[in-house]
Amino acid sequence: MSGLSIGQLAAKAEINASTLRYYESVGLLPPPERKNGQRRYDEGLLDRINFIKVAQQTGFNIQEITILLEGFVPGDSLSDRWEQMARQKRSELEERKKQLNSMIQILDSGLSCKCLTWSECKEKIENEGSC
Amino acid sequence: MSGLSIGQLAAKAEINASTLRYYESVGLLPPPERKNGQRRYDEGLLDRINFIKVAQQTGFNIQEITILLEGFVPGDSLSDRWEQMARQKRSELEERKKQLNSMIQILDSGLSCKCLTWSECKEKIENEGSC
DNA sequence: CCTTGACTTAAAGTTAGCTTTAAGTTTTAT
DNA sequence: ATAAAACTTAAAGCTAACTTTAAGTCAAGG
Repeated sequence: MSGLSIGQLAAKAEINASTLRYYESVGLLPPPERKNGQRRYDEGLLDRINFIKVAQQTGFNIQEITILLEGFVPGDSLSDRWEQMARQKRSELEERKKQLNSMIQILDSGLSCKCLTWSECKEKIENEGSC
Repeated sequence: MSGLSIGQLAAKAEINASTLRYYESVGLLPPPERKNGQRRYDEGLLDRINFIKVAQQTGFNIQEITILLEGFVPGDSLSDRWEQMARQKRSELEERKKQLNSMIQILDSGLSCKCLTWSECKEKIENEGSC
């Protein structure tokens, strides 16, 4: 047997088979070969699927991920919309990273500082490194 | 006039007035005083609202934010569920931070490396610091 | 041969987190 | 005094990203 069935790929990727069909329908995944009408996948797709997961977790929506993935088409140079999206997204992600750091410190401190407000806590963290 | 109307607070917080009502309905915001049936808010609430925004951006859902906010009730010590949530969330946020860093590097590199897969790119970044 | 389980499509249903609508009351500005 | 703007509630509507359902086809084991 050459290639994985949709169920087998889904199991390996730890997602629902119907999610795979959905991704195909919205263009996130290329239409695979068929054998007797049934989809056959190459195991290499796991990599793409995992990338999709990370992209989602870092704040890309499905439309943005389809653009992002254009960057992995061998031989193609990056499209204008790829570069534009990348520039915009980069600053969003930097902002999110800052927020993440503040939030981690707040969780770490267990609010031992007894600050009454978020801004008080945040400022202390920024000036004194912890709270 | 003492206190802000819902519209005024909404404007300052740059969110929809109906979002404020919604937050109240799900317990994210305390029921404010009323004047002739209309809500009157203290400007200090802005701080809480901004914290809610950051919490959302860093991956807390509304239920989790309500727990998180228990930490800002003056006089109360942290509840068990606060500490449990904090522990669990902390590791989630650390993971997200790593993903964020990889993703930022990928955007930065503009895929100049011409990696064909996400894992190839990620590995290169981890070993060589860039791609 | 027949049953069982995995596959197929198209369409409807689900959840979170709002947002809009409808129908009515209050406040504010002229 | 009155018209427009802002408020009230309850309920319906919206969007993204799936997930489930219905009705049917295909393939492997006993």
